[in-house]
Amino acid sequence: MLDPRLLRNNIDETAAKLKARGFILDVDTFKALEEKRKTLQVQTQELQNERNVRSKSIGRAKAAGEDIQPLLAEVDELGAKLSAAKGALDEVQTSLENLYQGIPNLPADGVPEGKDEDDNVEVLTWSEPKSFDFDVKDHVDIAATLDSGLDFEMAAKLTGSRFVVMNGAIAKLHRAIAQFMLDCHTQEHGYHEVYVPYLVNSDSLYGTGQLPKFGEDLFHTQPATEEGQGLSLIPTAEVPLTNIARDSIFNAKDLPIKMTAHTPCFRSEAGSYGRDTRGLIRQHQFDKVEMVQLVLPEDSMQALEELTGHAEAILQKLELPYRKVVLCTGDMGFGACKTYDLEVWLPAQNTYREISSCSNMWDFQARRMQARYRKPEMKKPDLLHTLNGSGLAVGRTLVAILENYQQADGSVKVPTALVPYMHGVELIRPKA
RNA sequence: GGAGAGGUGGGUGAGUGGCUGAAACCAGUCCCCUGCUAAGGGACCGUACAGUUUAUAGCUGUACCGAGGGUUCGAAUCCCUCCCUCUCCGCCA
Repeated sequence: MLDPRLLRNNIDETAAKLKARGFILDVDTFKALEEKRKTLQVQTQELQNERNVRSKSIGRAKAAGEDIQPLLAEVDELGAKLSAAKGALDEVQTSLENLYQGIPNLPADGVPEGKDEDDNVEVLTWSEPKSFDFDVKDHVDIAATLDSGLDFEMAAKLTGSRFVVMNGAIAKLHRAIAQFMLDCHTQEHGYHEVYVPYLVNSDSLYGTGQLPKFGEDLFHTQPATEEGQGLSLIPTAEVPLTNIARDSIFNAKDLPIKMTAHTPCFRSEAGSYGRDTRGLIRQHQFDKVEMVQLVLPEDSMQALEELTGHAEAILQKLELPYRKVVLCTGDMGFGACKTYDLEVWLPAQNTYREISSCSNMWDFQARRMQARYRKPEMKKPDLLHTLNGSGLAVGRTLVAILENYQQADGSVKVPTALVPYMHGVELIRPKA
């Protein structure tokens, strides 16, 4: 959520920034609602004040043994007026609330302006795409020769499309990748390992911004009622990790807080029918190691650089060629003010594909969550900043390894960094 | 799942319809006194929102005692629903 003051005091400038990311703010509607809210709120509060004053005088009169009937008669009308005012105010506030909830974060200064992913700007490339002296296969075909390592037919039988069953060495490699990432972040990058629920309530989803706008991207255990009851499967560990800070006030000296978790992620992928239907690239369920940071506002931009570096470190240790792009205003996620995507080289697709997305959410989530910090000299607590990034998507890392480490004979080399996690296995051979 | 007991400010914990936004104690901040190994006195000490304002200062008001409804002139206090915690029983990995 944006700071309401930005909209009240600087609406034109704010609307211009939102336009840069493709969001058209209905300024007239907002102004009209805001005007109405002001009037009604003042009116309601005045009525409440009157009621409170009179009620107190009734109390005093009663205690003094006086006749309270005349006073009661006086107050009679007040109730009806008050509830009418309250009702009208509620309505306006709900409309305003809905409007606020639907507004994305403002892009940070320096984020390139653009419409969609074609306008993203490459920051760097790391290593060269490998050249192969044989026809490269994609991960689906590679895995097919490795003892049915990836079994999409079985998953379709068990569940449906966009799921996978992994077997044998591939399943183990998948596990090894996640363990390796988690160890790297906890031992080398200073993250605190956390195990979190995979089902969350609607408060948490509001907190990180999935609700109210993006509910259709999630799997819900029951239809979300008006009350928002019913748990939902997490689309990313960002949700539970970040919401740890919800409704909390931290001591500034305890920040930054850096957390990491390995969880499955569940996404309905509504609206992506027909895209990436082959293989592991786009699944309803995939594993991810997530990093989340809670930081002081003045540190968040630097923290984004570091957090992105932590994700890059994984790719570098795995010796996977990648490039880093900064997302343009039009391609950023709802709550982000600046995002770096890391894209790994996939030889079979002859292109870079997203494997990590690292974002500074500024105070956008913190405001929704009321996640704050306090310095000793501060009179009032202030909103902290939240960041999150994949470090990395495990399934896509598996894809990248299979494709980049494939050999002419159909075998797949295990990246050196993963050999200990594979208990010494250096090569995954095709079935005999 | 069954039975019972609870959820109050940073912590402990009073408060069963009106002068309680909330006693007391602890922790914390500031000031004073004293002077020698530790103590005494005093003040302050929740959050959000709105109005006013150059101000996220001050002032005024409103709301908040797990959440949401209800009763009432008036609710932390009474009623209903839900959530959570604890104890016992059942079940279970």
